[in-house]
Amino acid sequence: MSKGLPKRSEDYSLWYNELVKRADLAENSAVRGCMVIKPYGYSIWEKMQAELDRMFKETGHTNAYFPLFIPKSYLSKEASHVEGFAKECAVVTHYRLKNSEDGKGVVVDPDAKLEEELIVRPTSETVIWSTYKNWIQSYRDLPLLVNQWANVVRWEMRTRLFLRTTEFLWQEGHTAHASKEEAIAETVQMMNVYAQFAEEFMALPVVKGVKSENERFAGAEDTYCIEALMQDGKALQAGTSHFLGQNFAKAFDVKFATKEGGLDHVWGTSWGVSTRLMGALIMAHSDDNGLVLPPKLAPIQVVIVPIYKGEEELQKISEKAHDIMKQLRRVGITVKFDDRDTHKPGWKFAEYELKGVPLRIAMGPRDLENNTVELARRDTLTKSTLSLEGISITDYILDLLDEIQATIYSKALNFRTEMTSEANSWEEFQEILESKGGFIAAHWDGTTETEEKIKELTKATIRCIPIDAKEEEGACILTGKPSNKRVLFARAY
RNA sequence: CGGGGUGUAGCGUAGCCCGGUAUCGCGCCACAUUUGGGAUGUGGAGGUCGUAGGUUCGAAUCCUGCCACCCCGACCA
Repeated sequence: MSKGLPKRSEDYSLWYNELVKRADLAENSAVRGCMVIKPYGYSIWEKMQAELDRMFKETGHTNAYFPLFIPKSYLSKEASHVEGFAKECAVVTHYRLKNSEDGKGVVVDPDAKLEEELIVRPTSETVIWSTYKNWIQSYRDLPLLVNQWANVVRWEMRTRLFLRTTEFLWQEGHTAHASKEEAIAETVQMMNVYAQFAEEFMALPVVKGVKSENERFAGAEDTYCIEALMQDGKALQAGTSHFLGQNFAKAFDVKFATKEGGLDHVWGTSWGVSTRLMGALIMAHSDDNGLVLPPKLAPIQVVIVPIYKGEEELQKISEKAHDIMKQLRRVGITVKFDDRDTHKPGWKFAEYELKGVPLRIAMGPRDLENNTVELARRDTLTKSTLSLEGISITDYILDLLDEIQATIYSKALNFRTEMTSEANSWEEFQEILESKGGFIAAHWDGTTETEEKIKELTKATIRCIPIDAKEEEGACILTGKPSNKRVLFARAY
């Protein structure tokens, strides 16, 4: 293994790919486009899941599980939904294999053809709404607030670890409501939950917004989203929340008796975040030394590395390390004491930097003598000596972890602020896109034609119409037609 | 799915043009000396050369199919 990681400045995507592999997050599998999420990477995902799951439950949702397979006919019930997903569905046509004639392997048994072919879910709206039809009769059954943690398959042309894989893990919330207003409120609420999660836990500042018609989910009336900016100046959609109107209710005939005695179709929402968040986390904070993880999602928050000569010294250091470890664990900090004698301290330092452990404590004979430890922060790569004389190490480290979390966030926020520009002419727009990248707030005439033309000319797309966009008279950067607010453009993942 | 590139030990590679049984580094194993930023020495193990076929006395090397990965496009969370 060569030591250094590729530099971000030299080859950003190579840096990303190498980092994912070297930090033991994931690797490619035998199946094209599918990845193996390795234990260390999966631990981070589990932390994300745990927090999101808690937030979903706090907002009244419960988990359920719907099947992986969907009858092919279901997909076509909602017109724009088919159009959006048909091109990337894996299809199950047979249910049995048999030994091949030449005895060398197995072949699909032609006699085992399915009457109706099944698709592997690219998303679950169709199965779920066909089920909801049976669950909902009256306004008393509403709202129905369900989430599921699942894997889905979308047969993508080009894949990248975490950012776009053929199979990915996600959560999909599917809710049904008695009124349009309530459904919209739910959609907005979940966007806010995602934004809060991104900012508080991933230390990732996001822009909340609404998608243009062009970028909207297949089958939705409106798609709300959170958009983040990566270090190479490209945007990444980190989560989406859809107001489905009555589209799926109509497609699957889900009606309810209203309080007033009428019969009406229910109003739906769906919302999801996926293992793509892992990609966002990596690309937003990490550096040329490796991963930088915010303490709130780090599988190991603190690592203790002993520095010693001989068994006796290790004994003494271990004793103290175990004592510190016990104290830290008592207040909920995840600590690892790496007393392996198979690697030298310097090797371990580099290793934990690669893996993004937020805080490293080194303890050697000098520290024992002086009652100190050496602290090294991953986010700033700074080292300091901490005297343990008369302080509470748990308080100190809890505070420090909070500070690291805050520092990582503000660094990302500063970067985004710097990388967000306004463009007031077509020339300026192109110039910023080429020289700097990042988000560009610009006026747009609101038409799909203009949006597509801009995409064709510059590869930049409308990431969102920010929720907090100010009313402001202006002229579309491409057509010069009137516009009343700026939208956010960027080249995106 | 189109265009380009790559595939040789766990990882990174040389060899391929010009065919003769595979080079080097890291890692791994053993022992010794080491341990406050990826230790050093000595000895050792490890290879269906992506895969299937073809040409040839002989293929990592030439030809064909397939698979995977990377880059650039079209598509997308």
